[in-house]
Amino acid sequence: MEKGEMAMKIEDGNNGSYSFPGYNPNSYPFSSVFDFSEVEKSSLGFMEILGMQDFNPLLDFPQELSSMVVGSPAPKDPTDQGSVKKNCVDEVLNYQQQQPATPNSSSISLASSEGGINDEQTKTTANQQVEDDEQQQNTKKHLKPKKTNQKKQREPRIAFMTKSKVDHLEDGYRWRKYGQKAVKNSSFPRSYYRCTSAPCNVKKLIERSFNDPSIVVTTYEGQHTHPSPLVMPRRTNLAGVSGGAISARCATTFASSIPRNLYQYQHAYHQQQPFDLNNTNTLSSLNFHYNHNGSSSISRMSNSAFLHFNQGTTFLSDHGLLQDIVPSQMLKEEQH
DNA sequence: CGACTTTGACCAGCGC
DNA sequence: GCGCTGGTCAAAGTCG
Repeated sequence: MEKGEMAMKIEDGNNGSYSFPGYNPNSYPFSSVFDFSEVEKSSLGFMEILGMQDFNPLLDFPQELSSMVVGSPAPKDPTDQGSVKKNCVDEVLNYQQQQPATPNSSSISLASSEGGINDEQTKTTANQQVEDDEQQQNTKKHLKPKKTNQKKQREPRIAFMTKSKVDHLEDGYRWRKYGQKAVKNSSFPRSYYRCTSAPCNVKKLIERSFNDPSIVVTTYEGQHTHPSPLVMPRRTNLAGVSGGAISARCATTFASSIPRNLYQYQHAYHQQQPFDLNNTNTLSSLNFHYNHNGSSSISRMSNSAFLHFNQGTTFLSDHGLLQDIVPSQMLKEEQH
């Protein structure tokens, strides 16, 4: 496992998803996981290091680079950046609409991914009465009936693989663990977290790689509907995490905010020179993978979009974002 | 005492 | 229909 690398995955909300190519607990293929062990030693959180303070994932996602994350195919005409843009956006939209990719699809609503939830919330009074009765009857079972005729629709998911000693990485949001399950073919359990903010429906799953326990796979589902409280963990077992680990928000925002932070970085370190998102040199510096096979993955993923930062890419050598993230010592080791 | 974790049980979806 | 698995619930326990 190389240091200074990060892997990421995007999944749609309807079992159609975008996995890490070939991800499988039994055959872990990645040599690309961001190593946060150094970051964790820092007093700064990952978001602070990245300069992501108030970034709304997905919504703020630059269209040009959203395609990079999702893995849009190359345009027929490389000079037609407009079509590139459209294709890329369309693909993102298709994912979020949880529909089969159609080249010309263009409408989207983030709320659409919550349709199932809304439907569930708009039960008829009669149904509610029935359910209340059932609840009373099932007092001992203490479980709410969740029957719906509609297939449960899921929020889009984004997964990250991070090399970290701690499972739950601090990201500025507050999470409450609500479950833990043993994972098949893995000796490590999967933990389920939910954002503690009342109206916020964001969840995240945390599990460790079967082959490399040092790698934490964090999957985010949904979008925060509130600003980051930026609170420190109360518990001592999270204190180590707060020592600068990344996490939830990191991962939540990282996928969609990489381009933005590239932009910010360029501004900060390159004398405010505009960062040309269409600059092919810059784009080519990202080793991008798009796997339509998705033979194996987390949570029944069929397709995959995978953003992969490699060491030694022009991205890094050009003092890109990763250099800002990866400790200089690590980079020195790279050069040797 | 509030916030959070742990844990076993339950439910729903899926494949066979 | 059955069994497996992922996901969720909520009581009990823990911690500051």
